[in-house]
Amino acid sequence: MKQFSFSYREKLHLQKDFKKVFKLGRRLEDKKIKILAYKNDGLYLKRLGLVTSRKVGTAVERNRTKRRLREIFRTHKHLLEPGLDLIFISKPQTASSDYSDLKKTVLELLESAGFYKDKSEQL
RNA sequence: GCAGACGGAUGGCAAUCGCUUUGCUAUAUGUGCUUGCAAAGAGGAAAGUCCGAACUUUACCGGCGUAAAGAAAUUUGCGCCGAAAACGGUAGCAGGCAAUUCCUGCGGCUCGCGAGAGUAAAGGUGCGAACAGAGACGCUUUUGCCGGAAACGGCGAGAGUAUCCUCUUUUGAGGAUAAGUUUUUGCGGUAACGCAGAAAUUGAAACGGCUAAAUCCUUACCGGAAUGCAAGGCUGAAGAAUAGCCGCUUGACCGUUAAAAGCGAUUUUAACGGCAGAGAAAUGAUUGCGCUUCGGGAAACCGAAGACAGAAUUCGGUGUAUAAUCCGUCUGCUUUA
RNA sequence: GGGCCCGUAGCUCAGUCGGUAGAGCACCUCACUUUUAAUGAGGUUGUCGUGUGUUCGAGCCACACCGGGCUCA
Repeated sequence: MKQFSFSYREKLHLQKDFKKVFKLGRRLEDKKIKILAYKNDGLYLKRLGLVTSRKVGTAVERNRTKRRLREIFRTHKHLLEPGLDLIFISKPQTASSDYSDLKKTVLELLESAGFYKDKSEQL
């Protein structure tokens, strides 16, 4: 498997999966974004779901926000533990901040929650 | 040169890493929604959903044909069609289009010095606390002034204008001219209508005048109606859930050029080029280059900003938002030759 | 994506052929009471979401915008 790909199987798209993460997942929150995370032991894959309500902005702003968050997940998922289901919930501030700031806050949140692999495993 | 009118165009480029679809390829049932390569991948408004069509379905309406039932009237099924009903739409004339409330040309009125812009439009009845009037919707009640005992008769304003002249104390009366209105004649025009001419412009009036297809009725013309891809069709069979497949993208298609018809919208023919199809929903990130504007700087250069906005069955039209730049045609004024 | 509806006083709502915009609660003033509440009397409150148009006249009719909501698998 390629390191930076993002295929269909890595998307959350069933309501079943979303409900499980909403119910059982850990909540990490910042001014800019809210992250729900659930450790799914049955799977090796790390999967991502996106929630972007109309409060975030117009269709253009919502699409751009989702694409940026997907990009962050794609380029940094190799750092994460396997079997992790994530949901990124956007806020109005998410759309107004630029890509590098957004990347920084997302990675800091995930690191503080301890979802990174051990350094020995990374190698 | 300044000011303005109308119309049109553009809405950066490349590389790398990813994403979606399609084609080819590899592997051969392993997280196969896989591997590799190639091609294509948001707009002028994709938007609002204001119109119109394609396409879909029907316990809808009507007509025709046919089959069955019945003695018959008729009923039911199937097929085809949309002349009539119902319902809806349109309203200056002529044309264009698959179709329209769209587009083109022409005509009326208003605005503008002008290029141009805006706007309305068949007939009838008629609510009414706007107008004037003492009184308003036509007589059911009440009701002005003058004459009269009464019956009854008469009267102002409001629909007949403006200017000038004459007469009259005033009210008012008469005349002329102009405009409008009505009728009518001739000419032009397919027509809407225009141009020119003639005659009338009086009487009566509480039965005043004004006022509705962007709320009523009628007429003429057009369209069967309803339904909107969440329409609709199929597969599958309980670890089924927001399932999968089809519909689903090449068609009344779009663009450029040329020829022909036409004032034009547009049509016909030929050549070339182009055309996304997602589904928790594909266009992003990084870097470099380039353009415009602003700030700093002597310069090299450095920094910042660059609109409105995202396909969801498809297409046509309309009006709404839009940084910056460019182009064309035309009008008025000024200057110079 | 399609279809539909609503914006009227501080709040909840009426306003049905176009003719001076109303109700309840709230609020204000006065009376009663030592005071408050309750009660009684009186009163105020509106660019009818915004704009343009049709009309002699628009909350109502038409169109365009703005905001909010419902519904269809």
